[in-house]
Amino acid sequence: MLPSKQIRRQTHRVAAPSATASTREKLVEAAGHVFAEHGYQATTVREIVKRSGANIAAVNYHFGDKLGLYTEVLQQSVRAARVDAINSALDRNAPLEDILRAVIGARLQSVAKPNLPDWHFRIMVHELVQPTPALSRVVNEVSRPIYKRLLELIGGIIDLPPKHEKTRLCAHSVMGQILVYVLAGPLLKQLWPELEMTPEQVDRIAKHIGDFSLAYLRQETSGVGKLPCKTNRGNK
Amino acid sequence: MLPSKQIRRQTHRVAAPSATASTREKLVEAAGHVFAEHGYQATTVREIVKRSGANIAAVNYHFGDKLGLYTEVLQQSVRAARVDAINSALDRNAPLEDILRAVIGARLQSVAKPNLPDWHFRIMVHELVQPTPALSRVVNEVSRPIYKRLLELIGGIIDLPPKHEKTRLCAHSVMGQILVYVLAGPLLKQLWPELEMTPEQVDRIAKHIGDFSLAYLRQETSGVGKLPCKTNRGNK
DNA sequence: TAAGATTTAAAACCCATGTTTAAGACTGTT
DNA sequence: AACAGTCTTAAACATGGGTTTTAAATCTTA
Repeated sequence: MLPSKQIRRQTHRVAAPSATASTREKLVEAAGHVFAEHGYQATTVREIVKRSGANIAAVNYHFGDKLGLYTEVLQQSVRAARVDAINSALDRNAPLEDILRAVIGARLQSVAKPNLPDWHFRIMVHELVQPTPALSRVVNEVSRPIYKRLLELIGGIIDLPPKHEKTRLCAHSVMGQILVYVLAGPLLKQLWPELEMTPEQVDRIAKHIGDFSLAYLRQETSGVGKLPCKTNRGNK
Repeated sequence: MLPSKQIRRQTHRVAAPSATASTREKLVEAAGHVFAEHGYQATTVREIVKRSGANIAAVNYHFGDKLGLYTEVLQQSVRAARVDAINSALDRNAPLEDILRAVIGARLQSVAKPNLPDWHFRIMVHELVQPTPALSRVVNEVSRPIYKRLLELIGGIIDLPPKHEKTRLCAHSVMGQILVYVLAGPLLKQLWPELEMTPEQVDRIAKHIGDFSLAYLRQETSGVGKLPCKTNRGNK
């Protein structure tokens, strides 16, 4: 009955002929958007197939079941993921502060243009609030490396080891400031109707987060005299 | 057929006899927890009634439907909400910086002891990621006042009007730093296994967020000489 | 206690949604 | 053309889960 479900998952010719978008590809594309918007639970496969123009049975034929499709979406997210955007920022050979600003900017960009294949992040947010069964593994694969590099970057700025508690707390502070725009977007919009996520506005926000964070990070840079004046005003 | 659904919602004697927990009360209690954990969509009324020990039909009898129950939960959240915790912190007659720290601490507390009737916040988080139909109204009623007061508080610190863009961005920075622990808790736990949300740890985190934020806020305090030294290091 | 209202209980209903089936269409091969 | 794979399609199936019904139980009031 339930052993070896005999899922007809063909050895799909690796990376597709790329000529015309195959049903399989169209499904993943559509699924990415829908999952990102509604999350796993609230998404119906019927909406996905409707959006992709495919037949209802296609998802089962190609991916076994809904969870299979979702897994594939996540994996593609991980693989081709625009972790690149972050990574390229991190790889740049520049002053650490500039790199931090670049990372913030890169991540915040995805808020402005949510059409773009940047549902990756939004899917992760859904995962945070409502983890799905076998997926925390995949999520982990994409989150951990970025987290690690962020720790290194910030550790570099405040001159502490990456795994030091203070380093982590600072990383969380930066992450949090970005997160609030990614996931509280609709709410903020209500609280602050004039808020429009135009590219310029996003830039201003990114700049603010950079300023806000660096104010503390510079202050904590104990040794190096980046700060001409540093009165230890009772922190710790 | 569908007009005037004749929902048998009795004029439930206002605030219940309080003697033995009525079915109605037990339902709201249980629903709060379940909704907070899974969100509206993923929650089944069967799980709620199972947890509350009530019968499946009870939710329909008392609240009309699932959404009615959810609405009631949100409203109770708003009314009795531990907005008090925040408000009492805000009301305190103390230096603004201390108030800010108190607010941060109060909000962060709810993370440490998630058993307590503090699913309020978690429900709101679910609303952020996946707004439900008629509820943004209720959410709005609880969020807006707090947001407003936070703006006033921070505006007071950096000596700018509450609705100034910079004031808002700073408020969002503070909110974000707290949010990340509320909703990314599970993920952070994976990235940083040693992280234990003990009261002491929460205190440390709260202190960090205060330090982190005040570093910038003090720096931005333009006029008042709270800072003996202030080199304008190229912000804006 | 009888009559009426209110509340609870068990079962049934019904639809949305994930999944499967079985037949048809397309493609390449001999 | 005939065959064998691969893919697509329409329809049906099965079940989870919100809702409704109906009757019994409990409480209220006279």
